[in-house]
Amino acid sequence: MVDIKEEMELLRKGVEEMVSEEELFEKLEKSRRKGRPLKVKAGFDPTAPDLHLGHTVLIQKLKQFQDLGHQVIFLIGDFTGLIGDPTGRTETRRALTPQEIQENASTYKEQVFKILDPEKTVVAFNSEWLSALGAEGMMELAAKYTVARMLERDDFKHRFKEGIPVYIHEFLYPLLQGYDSVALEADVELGGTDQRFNLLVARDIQREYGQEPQVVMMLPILEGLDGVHKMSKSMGNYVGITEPPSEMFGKLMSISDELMWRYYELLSDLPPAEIRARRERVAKGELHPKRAKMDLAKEIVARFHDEEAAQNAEEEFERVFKDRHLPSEMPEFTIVSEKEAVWLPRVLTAIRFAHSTSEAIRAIQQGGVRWDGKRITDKDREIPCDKGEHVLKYGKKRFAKIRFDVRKGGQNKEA
RNA sequence: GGAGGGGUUCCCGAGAGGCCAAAGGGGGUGGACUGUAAAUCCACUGGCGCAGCCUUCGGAGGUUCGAAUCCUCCCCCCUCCA
Repeated sequence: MVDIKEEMELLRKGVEEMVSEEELFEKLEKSRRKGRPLKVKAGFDPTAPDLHLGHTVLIQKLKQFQDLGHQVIFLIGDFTGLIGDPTGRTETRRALTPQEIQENASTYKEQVFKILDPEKTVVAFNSEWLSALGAEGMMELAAKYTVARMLERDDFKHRFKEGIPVYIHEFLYPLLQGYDSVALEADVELGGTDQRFNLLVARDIQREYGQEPQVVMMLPILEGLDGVHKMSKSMGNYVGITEPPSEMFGKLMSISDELMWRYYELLSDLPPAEIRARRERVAKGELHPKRAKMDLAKEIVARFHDEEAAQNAEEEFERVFKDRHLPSEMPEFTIVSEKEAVWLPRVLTAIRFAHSTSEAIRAIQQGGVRWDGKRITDKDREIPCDKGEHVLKYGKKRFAKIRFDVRKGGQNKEA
């Protein structure tokens, strides 16, 4: 077993803010003394079961706790999810059906257990105790916090002052999240820095219910591929943890050099000193930024797949983009035609590369389409339906193998 | 409850009877340059076998040869007052 100092050191790594380190130390000590692992909680929204690298910053931290022998509780906010964390955007959420929640939950598990150990992780749903709370329990809970304190939250304060509506149910969200900690008797809660208020309210609520307040660990929010907005599915600037290796690799290679260091910091398992060293070597011109980026991409791909997949992804990347060769694998399509030739835009829409004929025509006219390696800019081009196999390139990175099947009737199908 | 201001294309935002598939910016896509970087530059950015036609300016009607623009009703948002 590691020394308690080392344990602290490890747990502190990558954490943006902690309330408080002293309390964590005490809890760790007590945990050892009594031989009782800490209960470490992190909550997740039930509506977005597609985990991406942004989520993994936090999950990796859970993993560290788990490896140190603590009890990790993966909490699915199926009840609070109905409210939606008040972010100012007033979006009313649709209530999910029990089946949907179950489905989302299993998708979650499938993904989370790429990192966490399923044997050692408790998966909980907060509807379990929140539904049972009832109006009475709700009143009791609501009586433990004041409006003035609620308005300390930046977002609420601002909106209140500006006359932007603040709904009563939004006040309930932090309270309920706090009650989760009471119900679970959490020793530690992990969350993004954007969760600061909610995480801290939970401490007060726990105190009110006679519990020792949880330690709050805030982890940085990972920027998306654009380097500007936080990584999210809706922004489309994410890398999903279930994506195929070459896809992941390609996406990671497209980030800017500056952003690469942020990713190193938040996603890499390398010690901080090593990351700093690499950065300096790049600055001095001793290490090519592309090489540094590839190493990072490989590390991440290897985490969600394996070393071999990561190596292959890199080779594939070089083959396609540096050497301009064809990818080793590309989607294959068979186009069924009744005629001897097919209009090129028709081909592009048939395999769904272009969303519409107009879009296909545009791409062709702008020189974005190659047939068997030759650029075609004539929008009226008819492709003869011969027996051979052809390679179609659309834009920079989309390839397809096309064959034709000339016959009467039938429909286009994917092979 | 009263008074006023608004809802325009993926987003922001101009347009105030025909010259409007609708300025400008953002985003996105394609191209050039590269390290499929970033930055930059150029082009494109509703649909349709496309010199033409069809559908789009909150919704439904109406006026007009012609409506995003004018009229009526409805829905939604905001500001001020109570």
